[in-house]
Parts: sequence; C-alpha cells; structure tokens
Amino acid sequence: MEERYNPKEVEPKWQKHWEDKNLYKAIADDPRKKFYCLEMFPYPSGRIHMGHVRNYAIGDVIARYKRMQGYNVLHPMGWDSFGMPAENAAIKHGVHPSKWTHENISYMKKQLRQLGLSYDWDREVTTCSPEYYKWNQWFFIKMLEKDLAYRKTSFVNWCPSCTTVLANEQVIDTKCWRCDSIVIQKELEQWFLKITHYAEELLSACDELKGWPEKVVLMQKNWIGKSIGVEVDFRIDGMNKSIKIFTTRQDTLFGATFLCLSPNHPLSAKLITDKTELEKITTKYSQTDEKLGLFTGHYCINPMNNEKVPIYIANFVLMEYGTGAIMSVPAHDQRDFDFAKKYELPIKVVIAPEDKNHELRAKSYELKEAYEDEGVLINSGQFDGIISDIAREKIAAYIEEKGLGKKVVNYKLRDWGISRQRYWGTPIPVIYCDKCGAVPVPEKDLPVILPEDVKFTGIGGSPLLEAESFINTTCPKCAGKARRETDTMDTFVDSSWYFIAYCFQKNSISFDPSLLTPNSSLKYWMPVDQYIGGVEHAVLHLLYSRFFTRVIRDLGIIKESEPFTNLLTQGMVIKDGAKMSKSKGNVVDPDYLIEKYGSDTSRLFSLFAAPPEKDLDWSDKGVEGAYRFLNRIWHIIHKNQTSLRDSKAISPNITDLADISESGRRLLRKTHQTIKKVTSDIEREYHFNTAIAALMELLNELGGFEAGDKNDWSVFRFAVENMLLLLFPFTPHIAEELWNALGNPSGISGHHWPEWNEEIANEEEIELVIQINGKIKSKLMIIRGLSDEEIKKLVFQDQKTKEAIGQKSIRKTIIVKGKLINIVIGE
RNA sequence: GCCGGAGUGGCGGAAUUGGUAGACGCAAGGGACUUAAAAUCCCUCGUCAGCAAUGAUGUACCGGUUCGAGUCCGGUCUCCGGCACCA
Repeated sequence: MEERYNPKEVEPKWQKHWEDKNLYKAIADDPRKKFYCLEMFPYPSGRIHMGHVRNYAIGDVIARYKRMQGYNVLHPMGWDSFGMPAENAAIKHGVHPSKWTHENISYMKKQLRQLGLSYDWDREVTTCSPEYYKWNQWFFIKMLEKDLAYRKTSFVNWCPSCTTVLANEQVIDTKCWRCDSIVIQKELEQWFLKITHYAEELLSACDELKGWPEKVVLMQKNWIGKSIGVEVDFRIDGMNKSIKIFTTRQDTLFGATFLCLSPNHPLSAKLITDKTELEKITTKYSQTDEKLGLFTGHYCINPMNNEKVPIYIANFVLMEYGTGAIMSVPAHDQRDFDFAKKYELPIKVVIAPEDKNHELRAKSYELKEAYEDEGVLINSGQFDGIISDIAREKIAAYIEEKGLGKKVVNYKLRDWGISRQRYWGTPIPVIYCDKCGAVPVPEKDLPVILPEDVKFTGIGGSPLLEAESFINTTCPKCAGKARRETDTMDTFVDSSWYFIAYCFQKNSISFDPSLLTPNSSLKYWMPVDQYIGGVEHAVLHLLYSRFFTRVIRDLGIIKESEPFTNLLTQGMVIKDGAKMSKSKGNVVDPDYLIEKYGSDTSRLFSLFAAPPEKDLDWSDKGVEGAYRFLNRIWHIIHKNQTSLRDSKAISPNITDLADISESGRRLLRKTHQTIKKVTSDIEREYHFNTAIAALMELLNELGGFEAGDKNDWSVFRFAVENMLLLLFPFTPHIAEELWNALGNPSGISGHHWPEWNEEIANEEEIELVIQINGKIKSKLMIIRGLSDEEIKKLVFQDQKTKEAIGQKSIRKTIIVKGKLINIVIGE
C-alpha cells in the first residue's frame, strides 16, 4: 500500500476495473426488484460544468446505494444533442453541427467516465442520430392519426433580421437575443401537438405525484391553470351577430359597462372601418407597458339587464385564452377600471363588501380602485342580496336556462407549437402536395434523414430551405411532384420520451407490437423510480414528458401514465453569491478539480456542502476540507495496515462484549450508530450532507482509538470496513482501493449494504438534562431504561438540582424518556 | 400584483415527532513537531460579564399557545424562486 493518497493513480485503475468487469450493465431478466435511476441527460455543449457534477454525483450515490441494497438497477446516460448552439457554431466557425456535436459528446463522455459514474453505456442514446429521431417522427405520425397533431396559423415571435421564429425564452426584453432587433408578432402556419387534450388529466393526476416536490407540482398546476366560469353571448345592437365572452366572475355581469375584443379577434376587422387604427393597436398587442383601446362605434346588449354597452378593441385582451373577448366590469376589475378611467366609460358597482349594512355601504361607496374581492350583490336585479359564490352558481344556472350561454372550463395551457425554422433538429415528416395537401410520410419511409450537405450562412432562415434534393420529392398518395416540410421539431420533443428509449439496448428501439411482450424490457423497467435534475425544467420538460407518456400509453405501448415516480430537483451551484457563468468569471472547471484533487473529492464536496435540493455555495477551501478527509482515511489505514491485515473483523451481531476494552466498545457502538445514521439520512430524502458528517465523526472516533488487545483490533477492522462500505456510494474509488488494501479477496462493488444492531447502537448510559421551569440547571449520567420513579429519585439527590429548587414547592415534573426531566416549581 | 420557499455563529450548514441550539466542515486564534516553512497532530472558538467556576443572553422582528418553541399560531420586515394583463 502506498503511503500517500494519490487519486490520479487510484481512480483510473478502478474505473478500468469496473468497465472491464461490466459491472453496471443492466439486464431486465432478473428476479431482483428493479430500480430505475435517471438523471437528466445533458446538452453536449462542449464540456461538463459543476451543475452536471452535482447532478450526476447525486444520481450515482443513489444508483450505487440501491445496488448494495440488492436492487437490479438501471442507470443510463445519453445526449440531448439537437439544438441551436450546434447550428450557431456552424454559422460562426464553419464546423458542421454534426461534427461539433459528436466531438463534444466524446469529450464529455470522457469527463463523465473520469467521475466514476456507474452508467450502463450500452444504452446510451444520442437524440441527433437517425436511429433515435426516427421515433420522434413515428410518434408524430401516430399523433397525426389520432388527431393529436395538427397544423394551424398562429402568432409567433419573429426576428425580421434573422428571418426566423424565436422561442419565447429567446426573446429578451422584446429584442432578439442574437441581433438585438425588435421582435415582431408574425402569423405563421405551425405544427402543434394537442397537449390540451390531456389538460384535465395532467392536472388531476398532479395529486398523485406523491414523490415529487410540492413546489414542482404546484408550478405544474399553475401552468395548466384551470378556471371554471361561463361563456355568455352578447348580441350586437343592430346586427345579426353576437360576441361570446368568457368570465369567471358572472356574479359581476350586471356591472359590465363595456366589452373588449382582442385586436386579433375575427370580428375586430369587421367592426372597424379605419384599418390603420386597427393596425396601430395590433402592433401593441399583448404589450404590457400601456392599455390601449379603440371604440368600434358599435354596441352590445348586456343580456342580464338589456343595457346598451359600447364595444372596444383593447390590446390587452388575449386571443389565445377564452374566447378572445371579455366583458369589462370596471368596478370590480382593476384592468377594466384603469381602462374605463382612461376612456371615460361608466363604472357601475354591483358588489358591496359584506359588512353589517351593505345597502348603506353601497351608497357611500366611492371607488378609487376596483373592488375585486367577493361580497354581496347589489344593482343586480333578482340577484340582489346574494353572496358572490352563491350568486355565481345561480347566475350560471340562469344563463343556461335562458340559453344565453353555458358553463365552461378554461385552461391556461396552450397546445405545444413544435415547428422550428432551424436546421439542427428532427425533420417533421410531412410532404406537401398541391393536389393532396399535407400528407404524412408513410411509416415504412422513416426516418426522414436530415441532409448533411447544406450551407450555414446565418441569414435567410433555415439551411433546409436551400436543400433542393431534400425538399423535392413525390407525394406518397398520388406520386405527383411534392415538397417536404422544411421545419424541424422543437428539441423538447426529443427529451419527452428518452427515458423510454433507455429501456432498450443501444440502437434497438422498436415499438413494433410483436416486440412488446408482457415480459419486455420496457414493461420491466418503466416507470423511472428516481429522476434527478434541475428545477429549471419544473414545467416544460416535465410536463411534456408527462404528456408524451400518456400518448404512448394510449398507443398501447406502456401501462403507466406517469413517467417519474420520484423526482428530486437539485439546487444550483453558486459561487460568490451568483450562479456560475462565464460573464461573471466565477466558473469552476471540473477538469481542473479532477486534476488537482481527483473525482472522489469533487463528488464528496458536491454532496457534503448542502442538501441536494438546496443551492450549493461553492468554496475552494471546502473542497480542500473534503480532500483532507479522504487523506485522513488513507493515513489511518496506512498507519495501521499491519494490525488491520492480521485481524478479522468482529462479527456484526456479537453481543458478548466482555473481551473488548472500553475504548473498543465505544468504537463498536459508534460504528453501529454510524451505519444507522448514514442509512436513515439517505432514506430520508437523500440527505447526503449529514450522512457524510456522520462518517467524519466516525473517522474522528477512529483517530482517537487506542487498541488494547487482539479483540480491539477486530473491532477496529470492523469499524474501518464499515466506514468504507458506507463511503462507497459517495467516493467509490478510494473505498474500493482501501478495501482491497485490507486484503479483502472480493471487490467492494458487489458487497451488500451493512446493517446495524440496535442493541449495540444504543448507549449504555445517557445524559439526562435537568430543567427547572424549562431552564437547564444540571445534567446527570444515568443508566438507560430506568423507571420514572428511579429517575426522580436520582435527580432529587443531585446537588445542583437541590440548590436550584431550594425551598420552593414542586408543582409538576415532566419526564421525556431517555432525554430530560423538567421540574416545575412554585414561588 | 398573485402563488410558493427561506431567514440559525465570521462562513456553508446540523437540530428527523415541540424536549440539551450551533453536529460536521470551513475560516480564525493558540500550541506541538521542524533550523525554517508546508503538511500533520492537539487545544480554543455565538454574544456579554468574569482570572475562573459560573451567570445572563441568543435561531430576522413583535406578540401568543405550552411545563418547555429554531420547530406550532397571529402579525411585521427582508431575501430568493415561479407566474404575470389568463378576464
């Protein structure tokens, strides 16, 4: 055994050993219980960052721990390898996106190997490979067949200078993130996936996501945004037309003093004669800086009270939500209130705060702002005097009865627009024929291969628009001349089902029904038991995955509705008070860390500095502390190697401690306590930081240990072996090396997780805290398991306690078993 | 604005069901070893008073419940995250 701990030598050695022995290969055909442990796969941007190190260290601890617990573990890794950075690199440096991506993958794969992560690389997926994206196209076609994919015209963010659509997150402060041009809303025909079909199911199933952080579930619920209300038709005065509005506040219907249409509402263009005015307001659509209105010159009839109310066009009314038209109740909605003040429209109070005398209140009610709370109805005809929530029921019923409208449920969730005017993505498998329209590519012709031979100029939109040999094709229906779709899919499609792809061996994905037997690996491994990743995906990726899982379920491929049983969202890695970023200059490079301290130290610090769900404050000094800890373990074993080798570990369940010294007994007890503590900390929401702290305590105990006779060395060896076993999931290389140095014939990898003996873990004596009126006055060592009477007897003999009580009367004593006694005394 | 979460030493963080606040680590100070330094090892380390034993005080702030509150309840402040004209 080397005297010095040298991770550079130890780590590659064991990485090679594990790989040679194929230890982490997962095989579905196994009687053990399965455990599918998954971390979010990375975008191959070039090199891994500390966020990855943290994410994958957490996942690896769980995977290794579960293996030791006897589970058959699936722990895969892959690459989310379509996306804009590759294309931007092509434009900027002239490297083909494919070359750039594959070079990044091979470098990052090397980095992940260096971290000693226990992946089954035989299941690696690369989303930019045709073998993978073929299935994106296949799912798309299946969704077309089931009416879950469709094409429609909608408004999108458009950069006039780059001539392409931008995703919402690529629009920064109304400007293009790349060229700073003002982004405009442009109407484009796009492909959509009908996620709203599952809106209700995605929402109600949220309550079954017991293994997810509440925060994430809540974000999903809010994103889906269910609201219950009514649609009401307002007849246009003097026209044989009506306007349908949606409201959740039908209790305020009598207070509707005007109506607003979205500028994009089909009726807007019909009601407005001055098109330039309409154009003006359309360009300001959905911009939050100011509310703009335009009177149409037309009026509606409020169906509740037959009052004539003006129709406006307002830039803040969204076409995408509800019906694209609203009733405006300025007295009870702040936006309408502001609008009414600006355009001098009437304000009519119909809800009064629910006080003692509401009628009196109503008269003296001078509005300075809208009253948005609930209350009692006034000025509302037959509904006067009714409380808001009951009035909502009654008015909804009245509307349905009179045929004025109906109860409806609305969701904020919109269908998912997946078309991207980008090259580096999955081609949408559709062919446009002048005669047959949009025709899906037949299944047998999949995959539609993304052509490699294209030019990257960065101007004029997607390079595919110029790829004649790709575009020109024949119609699958009529065999006539036709053109291919040149848009590619949003890369979130790729990541919406990759966890299913891992259930197959590399490049053998197939959803052919004949391969989906009841014992198929897909059925065996799904769902993911533990998913780990950044909270930034709380809505998008996780919601899309839940949607895809349901589609795949409805295709009869899997039974599960939910892909991820348990979810852990790890916090960010922070340094000097900010997220690590190049612009802040606070980036820690994993390569540098591994070079200087090794991957065990890098992993250990990432796990020790904070519990996984919290942000982690990076500290270079803290890393040194982690390194010091591993060095101390190395040295204590090195120093005692002869005695350790000459001894056999004491049996874990030994109860006769007669031949063991006091020091040995203490160490034995501490060891059992540590096994218990580490196990329960891992079980308790993966609190690795306290588990590692417990191991540090055990090491401190080992440092102070002085062996008496031979049995003591057996205890010492027992403590050391268990420390290594407990350490293995966190820092596998050093654990394996030292385990080997002890002369153990078989590797630590296959060893089972240790168990503790409660009997031995329990202290023989406990320190009893003595409180007088809740304040600590004394402490007393007593034997465990005494009766209350015996405890009291001892406590009242205690000198300090006697002094503290003095002549005062004892009113009450409270005893907390094994911990404390509180004596309540009088004056 | 709405919805969440969090506030504990010089710092990261412990305290699991209401029962010893500050585990573990970092930093700092002192000591040992060394010609010296690094490394390592040992000791001290919330604040105030005291030579000390010890006492008082302390978990953002104010109040409450309780024998007992970092933990529960009500209110206030600050910070972080999400959503944001969703009618």
